[in-house]
Amino acid sequence: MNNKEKLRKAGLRPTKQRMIIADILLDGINRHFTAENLQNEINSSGNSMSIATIYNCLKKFRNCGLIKQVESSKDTAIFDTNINQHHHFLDEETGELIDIENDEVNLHKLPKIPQGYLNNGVEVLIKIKKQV
Amino acid sequence: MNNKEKLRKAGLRPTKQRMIIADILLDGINRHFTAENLQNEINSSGNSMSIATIYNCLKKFRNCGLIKQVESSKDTAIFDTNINQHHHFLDEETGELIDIENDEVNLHKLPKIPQGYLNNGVEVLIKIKKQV
DNA sequence: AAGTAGTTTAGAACGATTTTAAAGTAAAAA
DNA sequence: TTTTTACTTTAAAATCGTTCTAAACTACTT
Repeated sequence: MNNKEKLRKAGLRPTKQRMIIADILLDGINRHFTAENLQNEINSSGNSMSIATIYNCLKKFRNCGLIKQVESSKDTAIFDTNINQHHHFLDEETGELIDIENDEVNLHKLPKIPQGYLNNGVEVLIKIKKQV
Repeated sequence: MNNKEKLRKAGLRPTKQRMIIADILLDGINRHFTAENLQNEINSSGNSMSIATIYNCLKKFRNCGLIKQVESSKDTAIFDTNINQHHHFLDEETGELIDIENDEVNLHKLPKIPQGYLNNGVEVLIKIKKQV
């Protein structure tokens, strides 16, 4: 399926701007990035786009499940092109994130989900720090 | 150990402002809060404090391990008085956090920590959403 | 071809947090 | 004790990521 079809299937109009972003992000390679990182990539690809459009796009893509947003208390939002359930190592000093595939973690026992709620995804974060 | 001793032990000068905050936070009750929540509590207790001091204090307390900061991609930093390793349910709609005690989760298998790094704490986040 | 609903944009606005620099205070030294 | 020193607090300004505004634009429908 090409990117235009992917956008349509997600219920998004395939505008010029969304196609530029889709061409960068939806290439099957897993990566973590910020809005600013993406703007730099867009610029490097010979295009340009308002930062407001980039934020709009990322929000739409995230809400449609085309990308994910990582849970992290950094000051800048970090997005992830890997939309499968998976986990992360986080170096709190540098903010660097490293993927952990889902099958590398085995959650033997999970608590009961609170009454009236549904499980909407489990994320394991292993904080790491450089050895001294 | 009283709060003045706790601050000294943590390497922090027990100033008037830090004592006010310690008296609110270090009472053994687990809670999640933002800088603004804390300022409201300070005001309710008949005291007042510059927001800059509150941020300074929270950063120091966090760096000393007197409190923790929760990993969450909310726009506002959330702190936690429960400094033991534990986990959270997160309602992404409302931002509500619910504690999960460490023994309610059983991590049967963990990935190898990357070369040159040390494990610095594991956090499990279970995202939940309201049933419709 | 015309209409309409959704999209993009620059720039302003916003909200959380940090910085600045001056005044204040706790602890150490004399 | 007094003095000195280093650390802390503060209000206000600055910063930074993100969202809003409203006007121009564009994809899709009729």
